[in-house]
Amino acid sequence: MQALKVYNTLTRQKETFTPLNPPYVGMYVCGPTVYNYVHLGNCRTFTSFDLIYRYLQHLGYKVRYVRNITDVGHLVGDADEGEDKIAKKAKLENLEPMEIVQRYTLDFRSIMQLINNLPPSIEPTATGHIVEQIEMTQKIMQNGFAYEAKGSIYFDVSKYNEANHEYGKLSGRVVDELISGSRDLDGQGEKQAPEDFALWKKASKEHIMRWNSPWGEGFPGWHLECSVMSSKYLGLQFDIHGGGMDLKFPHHECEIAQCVGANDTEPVKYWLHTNMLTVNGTKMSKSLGNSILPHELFTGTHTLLTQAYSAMTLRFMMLQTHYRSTMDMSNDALKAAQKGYKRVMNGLRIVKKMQYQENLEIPKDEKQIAEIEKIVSEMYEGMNDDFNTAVALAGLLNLLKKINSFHNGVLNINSLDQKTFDLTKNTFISFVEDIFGLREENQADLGEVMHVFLEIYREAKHNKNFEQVDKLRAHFKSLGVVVKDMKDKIDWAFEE
RNA sequence: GGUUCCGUGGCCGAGAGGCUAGGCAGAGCUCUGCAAAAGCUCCCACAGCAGUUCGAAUCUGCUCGGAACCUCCA
Repeated sequence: MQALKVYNTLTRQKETFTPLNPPYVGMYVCGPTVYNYVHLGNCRTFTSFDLIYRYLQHLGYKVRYVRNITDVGHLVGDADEGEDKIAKKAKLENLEPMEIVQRYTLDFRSIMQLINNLPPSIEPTATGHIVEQIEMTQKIMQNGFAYEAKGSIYFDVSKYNEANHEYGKLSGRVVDELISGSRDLDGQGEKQAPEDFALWKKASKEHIMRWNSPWGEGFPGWHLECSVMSSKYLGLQFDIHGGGMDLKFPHHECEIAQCVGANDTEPVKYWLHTNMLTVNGTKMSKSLGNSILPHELFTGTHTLLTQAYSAMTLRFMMLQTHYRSTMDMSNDALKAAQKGYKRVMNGLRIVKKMQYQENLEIPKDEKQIAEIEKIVSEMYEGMNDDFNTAVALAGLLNLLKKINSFHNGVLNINSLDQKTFDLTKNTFISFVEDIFGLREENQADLGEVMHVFLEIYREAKHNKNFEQVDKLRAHFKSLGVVVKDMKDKIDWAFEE
């Protein structure tokens, strides 16, 4: 089996993944700014990294996954001049900023849980690391890459580049072009150059969120927190840094500059960026006003949606798309995902009950064995090729066909050997549950209840009381359960 | 304007020089009291034009169409 390859934004190519200190892997992902509800686009990014986290663990790596909560420093508007997003919302609602933070942090976590994204190992907040942010700012100043202007501290991009560092290398930008590109921006104010960015901002009188610093009362710049928290919990160098593509510039570019500026150490080995979720071909974003919120999806209340879709339907849909491709939201796509998801869950129930007893009388079907082995290796090769869940899922569905065929007797399970049976069962279960993170959404474990009712159903059938049979079936159907009459048994499934 | 990227069957969406992706929808068959489910079969697509090649959806060039970043965004 080929080794895991990941697409590194820094080098613009797929590279073999070799951790700095195996079996440990450090992964940092930029989390949400909690001034509002997360939308489905945000969810996509976190789900993509959840899948990466799960797969790395599946491969046996001990992953420390750090995902921050931004609760200060993220400004509205451009050029380091706007209001703080959290403070603005707090003012608007007449609440403490930390009440805003609490509300949307809780919302965020509950949504992540619904989508079955595993919680990160550490979920640090920016306000919890003010001291470290001040210290890092001081270090950068000591190294000559920052300057003070009226109580604010700015990163000096041209000094940084004069020292042979390349600001812009991650996003493929040339500083000269940046300057011309941003010439029409006003409000550069006290910055020496438009490409410089704030490490620490002096708080104006009205500014609510403020802390003491060597430069007077102020607050940290947005980019600084990630540099501080990633290095604090993962070390000056770590393996993976992730985030949405829209964070490449300026956020991640600034992070690199800050780390190099403070520690003279290149912080990240692999930069991974997820692509955007689109609606009618356009990026979903709060500012464009085209965002769909998770609860709008789950309740079907958004105007673009004709019905409600579950969290697992959403997850399944995401699995069908590679994380570096844009993914378009539509009713048709969601409907297709819903059916696919239910099929997989019905398969999971079947495969869990599937038993095997070695029967040497029955000749082994080498063709089936070879096909199953091929499918399984394709699933792993898909995942190893930069976490291509779409390929892996296609393989899973092919494996499901085999499983269904064994289940309904089209193929004889005893024509497999023990090893292939175990491979089929284990691969299916671990991909569905551990790697893909799909789970049964129908709350009740209907198993035992169904057993009783199916017995009644069976009797009615046996007595050719078809009126009652139809009635029972209609009842089941109204509860979203379909009864399946098979050659030698009766089974049930959730309606697709 | 600069920098990237994309255009795949009715829809969604992988792939990336020769090999059936997959899902949904549609058609047929098997099974069945009738269904449903499941299985099997069919639907052989790669924006257009020109080129490279024995061979191109995949490489090159141009044209058309769309997107992202350059400003807050996952």
